[in-house]
Amino acid sequence: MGASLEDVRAANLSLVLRHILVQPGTISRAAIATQAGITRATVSRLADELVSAGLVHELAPSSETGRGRPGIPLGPRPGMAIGLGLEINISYISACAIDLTGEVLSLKTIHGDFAGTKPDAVMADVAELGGRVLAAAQAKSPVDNPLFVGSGLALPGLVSSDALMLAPNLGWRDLPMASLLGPLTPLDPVVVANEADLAAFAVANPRPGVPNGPASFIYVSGEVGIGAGIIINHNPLSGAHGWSGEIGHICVDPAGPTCSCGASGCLEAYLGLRALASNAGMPEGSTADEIVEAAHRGSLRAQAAIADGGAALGRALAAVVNTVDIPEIILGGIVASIGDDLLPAVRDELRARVLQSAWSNPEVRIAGNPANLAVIGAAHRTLERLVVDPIIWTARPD
Amino acid sequence: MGASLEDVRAANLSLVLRHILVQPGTISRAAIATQAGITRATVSRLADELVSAGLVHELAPSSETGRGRPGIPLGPRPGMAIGLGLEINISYISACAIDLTGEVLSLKTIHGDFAGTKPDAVMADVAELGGRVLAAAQAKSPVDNPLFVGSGLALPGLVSSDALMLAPNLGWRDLPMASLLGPLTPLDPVVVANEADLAAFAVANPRPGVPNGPASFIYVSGEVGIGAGIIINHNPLSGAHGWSGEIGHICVDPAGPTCSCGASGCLEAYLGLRALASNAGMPEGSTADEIVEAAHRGSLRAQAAIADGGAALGRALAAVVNTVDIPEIILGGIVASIGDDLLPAVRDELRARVLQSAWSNPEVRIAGNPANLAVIGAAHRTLERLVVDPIIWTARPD
DNA sequence: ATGGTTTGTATCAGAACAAAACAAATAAAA
DNA sequence: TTTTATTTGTTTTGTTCTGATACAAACCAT
Repeated sequence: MGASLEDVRAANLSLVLRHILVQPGTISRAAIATQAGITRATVSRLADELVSAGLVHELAPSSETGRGRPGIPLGPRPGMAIGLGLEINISYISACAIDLTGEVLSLKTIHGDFAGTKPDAVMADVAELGGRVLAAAQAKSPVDNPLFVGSGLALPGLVSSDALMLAPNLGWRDLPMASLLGPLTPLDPVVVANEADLAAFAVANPRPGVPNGPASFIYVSGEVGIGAGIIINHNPLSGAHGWSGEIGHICVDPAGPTCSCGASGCLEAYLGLRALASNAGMPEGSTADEIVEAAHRGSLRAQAAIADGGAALGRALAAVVNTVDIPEIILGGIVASIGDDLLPAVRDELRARVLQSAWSNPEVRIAGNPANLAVIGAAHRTLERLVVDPIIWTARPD
Repeated sequence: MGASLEDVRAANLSLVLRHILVQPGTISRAAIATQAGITRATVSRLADELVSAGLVHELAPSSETGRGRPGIPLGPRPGMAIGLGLEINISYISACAIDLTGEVLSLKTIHGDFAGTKPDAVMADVAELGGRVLAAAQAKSPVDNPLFVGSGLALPGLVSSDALMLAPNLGWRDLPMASLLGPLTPLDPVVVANEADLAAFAVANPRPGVPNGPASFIYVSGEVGIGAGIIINHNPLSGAHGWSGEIGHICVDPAGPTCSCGASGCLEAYLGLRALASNAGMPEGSTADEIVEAAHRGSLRAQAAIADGGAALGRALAAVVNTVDIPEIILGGIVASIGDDLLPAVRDELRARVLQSAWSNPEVRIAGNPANLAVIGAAHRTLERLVVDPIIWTARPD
């Protein structure tokens, strides 16, 4: 479609808001103008618009002394715009509400075993949980009528825009979006995406609208299944249908064990939680921590299982890096808990197999805070919609 | 940077030009207006600008009869804007000149063995060849003073914006762009990219500025080495440094033969031309066609080599598809010549190993016209710069 | 011929940013 | 203490876009 003058204003409004979010409470209109390359006059007009919409407010002048008239620091108004994140995973469902400052206003998790459950019942539970979290957030917010931006739903599976195709470990399949999201209608609009992709989004955007995280990285997430979210130059790589990052079924050894997907030697057949436990000679249902503990206590089988898993992960990641050229890998989920023991094997494989390794060998590190990353990412994603196009929200009826 | 009114005009100018390029010689100002969602008045102004810059011209009214005043068909002016493509490969160097209509005005190739050559000597040869091709194109052009847009250089290796890191089969390494491109200065500005990426670009854009090809696909290219160019939703996936698509070194079997890169079981160790010949029990230097012929004549070793190569390719591509979610694969280069014999094994592996295969099994097909795709893509890429931002070229001194 | 219809252009109004001038608030200097 | 310099935020004016509207041009059908 053709561009119009309104698009210019929308783009600049978003730009101003972004600059405020990046340096909340410390940046003045004039500073935004110089940093963003717009006139002070224009910034002033746009900033006033954000202020009068309530998204941004003026703070008390900082004591920081300087020459000339001191600027008025701008910052996001706490509790004004609320995004809701929802997550369904194998062993829990959870919901969290976050505002534009990035503060988690409310976060609740219900543990349980959701493998093989009925989608509509679980969705109703999630809707109820989300409603409670939203209510708690609104109650906590200092703002009278907070703006509910919408919700994001993280699922462990292949999600396209019109249906959930497959969530193998939940046992869910071929659910049209409309019926799946039915129970969530009070929380509309809902954005649905893969859990690993949203966790990666959270890493890339430590606060809503602030792409301060690493520019390009692979976030590896996993419990029973292994998935990944890929960010390239601050942009999520979602693929043609939104099904990117399914690294759990990369073939690591064609002579390897049969995977639950039917193929042989998938990464998941080495590093998935069930496979890992079985390879370590431990009872089904063992946790990652128990396996690590067994290895540290001297179990040779556990040590071998972890070493094999690390080599498998390294080989799979080498394929990914050769394919999409990414300089950093962040391990999350259960992979993070085993991480320290996996790292040597992973790094060895990467060094040997990545063509670019002599110039830019990918760094591998363990996520600092893997807990709740996916729900948080889901909430950030809904807020991102506001940051990208604040013009919708600034034109409020009054 | 902030958006200004000029950006709106630039965007719309590009949009109008794109619509003209998509339906050359058949589209009128009014049709562009309705299709692009801009006013007739605005389209008229922008189109006139393109006409007065010489990029577009008005054609004779078509005989196609309709109600009301007939529109004036617009089309790109043949021979006006010329982009130059250059390519260095193992067994040839070539250059081609293309105009905005997509017509190849001149194309010359010099065959030879460029493995282990000296970069500066080869670059000088390429510059000379490019100069001759450009001169021939300018002579052939019906326009008095054609616009030279710039050149694009396709290389078989890892190219970043500041250096050619590695071109294994040329034996080139760590060449800073400045010194590499020195001999090409008369052909500035030069865009450098990987050969497979540019071939994929040519497939995605059958004519300059016309993204009419498949929306998302992987183009597999290969001679001695195997590489790929990946397009997602009409956009090239270039990775963090521009080194994406190095699928030749995806591990296909950790117990497999040692590759020239030092690792074991790389795809290239099965499907690279040298590996294929050796596995087929044929003399070094055999061509792909000779190996196929041997297999058809009944050589079991050749048949096995091809089957193994197909399985290896399928396994590697499955990893790629699981990672980046692409619904179509196009085989080019020598892989295209063996293609018919590879397809069954490739498809089997994909069906078994791609998680999404039940919903969207990637189609595999052989490129229709693999010859010269990379040079053509290089030329298209330089012309793309004009199409994306024609404002630079419409503001000519007069 | 005449009317209807579509195209292309000309004119004007509106919207947004840029440039410049100005008022306000502070620190530094006299 | 007063003055000056400096920086901020706002106001005013000018420029440059697109959109809306009106109109002339060119064709078909009656």
